[in-house]
Amino acid sequence: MDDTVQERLKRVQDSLTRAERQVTGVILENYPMSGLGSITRLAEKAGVSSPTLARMVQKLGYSGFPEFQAALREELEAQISNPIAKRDSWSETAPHGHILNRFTDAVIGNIRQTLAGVDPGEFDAVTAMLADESHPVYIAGGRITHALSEYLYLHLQVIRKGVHHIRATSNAWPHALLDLEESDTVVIYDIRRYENSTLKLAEFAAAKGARIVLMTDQWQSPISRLAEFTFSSRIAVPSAWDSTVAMTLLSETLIAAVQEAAWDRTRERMKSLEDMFDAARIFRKFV
Amino acid sequence: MDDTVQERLKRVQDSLTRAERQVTGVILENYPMSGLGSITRLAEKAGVSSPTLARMVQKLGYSGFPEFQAALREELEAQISNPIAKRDSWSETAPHGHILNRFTDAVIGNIRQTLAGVDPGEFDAVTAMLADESHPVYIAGGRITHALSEYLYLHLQVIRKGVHHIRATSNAWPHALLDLEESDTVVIYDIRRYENSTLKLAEFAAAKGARIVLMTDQWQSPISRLAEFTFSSRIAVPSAWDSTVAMTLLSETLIAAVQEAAWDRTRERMKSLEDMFDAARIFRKFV
DNA sequence: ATTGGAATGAAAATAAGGTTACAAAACTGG
DNA sequence: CCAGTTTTGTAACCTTATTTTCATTCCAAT
Repeated sequence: MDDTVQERLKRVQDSLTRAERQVTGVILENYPMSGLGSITRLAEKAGVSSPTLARMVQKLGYSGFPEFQAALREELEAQISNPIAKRDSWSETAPHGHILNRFTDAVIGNIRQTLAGVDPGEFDAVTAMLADESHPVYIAGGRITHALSEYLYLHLQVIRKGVHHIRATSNAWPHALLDLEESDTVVIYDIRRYENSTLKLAEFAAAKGARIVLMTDQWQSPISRLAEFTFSSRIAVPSAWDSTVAMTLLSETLIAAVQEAAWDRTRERMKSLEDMFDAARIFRKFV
Repeated sequence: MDDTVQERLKRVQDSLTRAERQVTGVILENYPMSGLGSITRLAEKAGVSSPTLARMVQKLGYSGFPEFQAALREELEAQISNPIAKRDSWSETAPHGHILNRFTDAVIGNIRQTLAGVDPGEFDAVTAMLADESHPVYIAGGRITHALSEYLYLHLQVIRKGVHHIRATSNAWPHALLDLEESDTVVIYDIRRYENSTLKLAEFAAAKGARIVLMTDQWQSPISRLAEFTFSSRIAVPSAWDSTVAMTLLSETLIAAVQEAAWDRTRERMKSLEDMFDAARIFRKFV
């Protein structure tokens, strides 16, 4: 008993009375939107009384008008939802409800929603800020986000000079910010269970006149009040922890954009780095 | 004042409070469907009280919830009647060829291919290995993957005891492996520009009889010869660098799986950790 | 025409939704 | 750490929506 409202209407069509036929006419005329208002309005529109409508949806097999309406909403949702997010089997070989599929599903949704919330203008502005070598960049992360901030630091350091990494969880961070000047850029990662020390760091930076870029979650760290630019990523997944995948994606995209904007310079720096690696025999020559 | 609800939400985003942000999160998560039920249900879903929601829609410029809902319905109708379903870009507001869309496209492809290549049986086996507290776990990462390995370490440490983190790029790693015994688990991250020191570490671990789990890229690190389990992630993106998003996803999924397998134990450890945090006043109470 | 049965709508009863008032909780700035 | 401010939730209230009851109307068969 989980066919669409439209199908049910079709099925019982022949056994309908005059008033009921008026109703189906109105519903199908603008399906399914017209069914989303109140029962009263729909009844008026069809020129019948509300009790007639209430009886009718029960005939259709719904417990009442609200349930009927919920069914309509569900159909509509299925109809407009993005097909890529609905795919529920990423690993074809894993069982249907396997965590590989459940988790990936959630993460793809997070990515989609995160991207939908990014303002391209802000993104480009931040790209330009990070590409501008005339102002140093400080990158800070908290307990969970330290790893992510280190990742951004590592790459940005190859692209340009004047990049610094701060561990906001350590109370040694004031040392690291000693040289901070007005208009310097500070990128701060802060996701929920927002840490006091990270906030303090942001306040200090703001007081010094630094321009703050905040990478946070959908609930937004309190630092957003101090930040010139705020990017929020979706982090909720079926787990006791949050997911930083969407945030990683945003960070990597930022890296790619900055690299693109500063490619001439970057190429030089990468070359020097390679030479140093070669001299130190860090990598294997082949394989 | 006849812009969409979404636009209004975006405009006031910065001046929103915690509860209100929770609400916008839920609304945007499944926009605009989630707003079509009753105010009560939406409030419950967002974890706030219905008055908060009522006040909020008034802030947005609607006379009350019904008017707000009517606006949503109108938008939905306009969206549905529009035959061109423009769903080919991730950031609707960014130009078609913007790096936000190009990069995300590539990453989604990476995720799909990575998941398709994971053997659920191996995944479950590794989950069990990592959940088994009778054998210590050592986690190592290279230059680029250090951040990722630290992330796995951080979470696994909360889940179980006997987790160690090694920086393969440092030549101090032999110290860290002094206590390594036969049948201990070693998780190694190694992506292209495979590093000599990481290979050496793997060889040492293999010689000691450790069981090696390798997280590598699609071209596979030479360590795969030594590893009992190998997971390869796609990492290529339109950039001079590689993307670790798929690898992050796989790592997080592993964390979630291990946590699920060892939930009783994990809950205890998390509780202790929370108590310590509370005592140290690391986090803010709210917001 | 008359009667029985189904269909319908008016009105009342009930339930749910939405709003307001107020007190508690949390944050802010000293 | 404390007073003042803001935010939030609880409880009571009012409003609207939905369902039930019941009298009326309509229709078909005698």
